[in-house]
Amino acid sequence: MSVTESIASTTGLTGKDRYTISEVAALTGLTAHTLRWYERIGLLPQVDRSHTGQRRFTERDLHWLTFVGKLRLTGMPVADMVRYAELMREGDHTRDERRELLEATRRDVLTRITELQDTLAVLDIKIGHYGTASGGTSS
Amino acid sequence: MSVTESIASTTGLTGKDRYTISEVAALTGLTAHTLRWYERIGLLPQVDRSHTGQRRFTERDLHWLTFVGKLRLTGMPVADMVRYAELMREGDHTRDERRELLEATRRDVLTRITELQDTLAVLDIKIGHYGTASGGTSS
DNA sequence: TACTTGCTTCGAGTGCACTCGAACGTTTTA
DNA sequence: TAAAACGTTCGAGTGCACTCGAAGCAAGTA
Repeated sequence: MSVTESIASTTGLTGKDRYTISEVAALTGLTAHTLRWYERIGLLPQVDRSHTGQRRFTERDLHWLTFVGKLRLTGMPVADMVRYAELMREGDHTRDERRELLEATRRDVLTRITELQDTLAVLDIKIGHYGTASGGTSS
Repeated sequence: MSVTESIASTTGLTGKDRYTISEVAALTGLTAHTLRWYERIGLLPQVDRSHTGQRRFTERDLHWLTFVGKLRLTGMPVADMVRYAELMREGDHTRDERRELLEATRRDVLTRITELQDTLAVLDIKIGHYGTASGGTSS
């Protein structure tokens, strides 16, 4: 639907702010079970509810989930993400700690990128040894 | 000039070729338990033994372990590494498959690097919003 | 009116990669 | 010679991040 399209494009705000759990599941690839679990463990700030108690996710929630998805890719433990989420809920006086946490994460990501580039170099050498069509270069 | 020699010179290894399990554990950071486990599941080609049956690791084993360590960093499943090790044991006729496996891994690594760089960009924006001394440009 | 979707709580199961300990015998080393 | 290191087999435990199912009820939809 248009919902999928708008989020998929640039995660720009569309104005819709009342996504049901199944919509969010479809959008994020997470299961409803996992979404409820995220909320339960505090990884997702309290989600709005309809007047009858059903979850209604906002764009903001979707952005947060996208961010969490990225952090997950870095290998950051869920516990650390929960910590960050908690700090956000605690308000302005936790700004410094939040920034520090993000900066530490940034350093980790940089380290991981370096490790991967290093691995890539080794792979290239090995692949070179197998003599690809381009003719094996030595060493 | 053997391949082993040239590799050794770039990795700081000596010409020693009879490392005990505890030496290898110290060198790699893996436990003796894990090293035996690696051998058991076929992730480590059969290790040489002393005349009394104790393991004697070679430089070659050490290199392999280093390589495995790098692959682990990429998130490659142990099963895939075992597969690659098996192919090496099977001889020359598996060259193509090995190269293909390495190339697929290379593509994965490239993808992961891209994902991490993407995450890094997001982190930089967020950190910028917290107003660091280094002055984030932004949004 | 059906049927689908959602809610809650609870606990168990999964897959991965170790990780550890026991038990007990052999080999190496100080 | 005695302690430390090594060997084997076996099975259980750990930590993480889900993942699933069941039970039973409420709400939304065609």
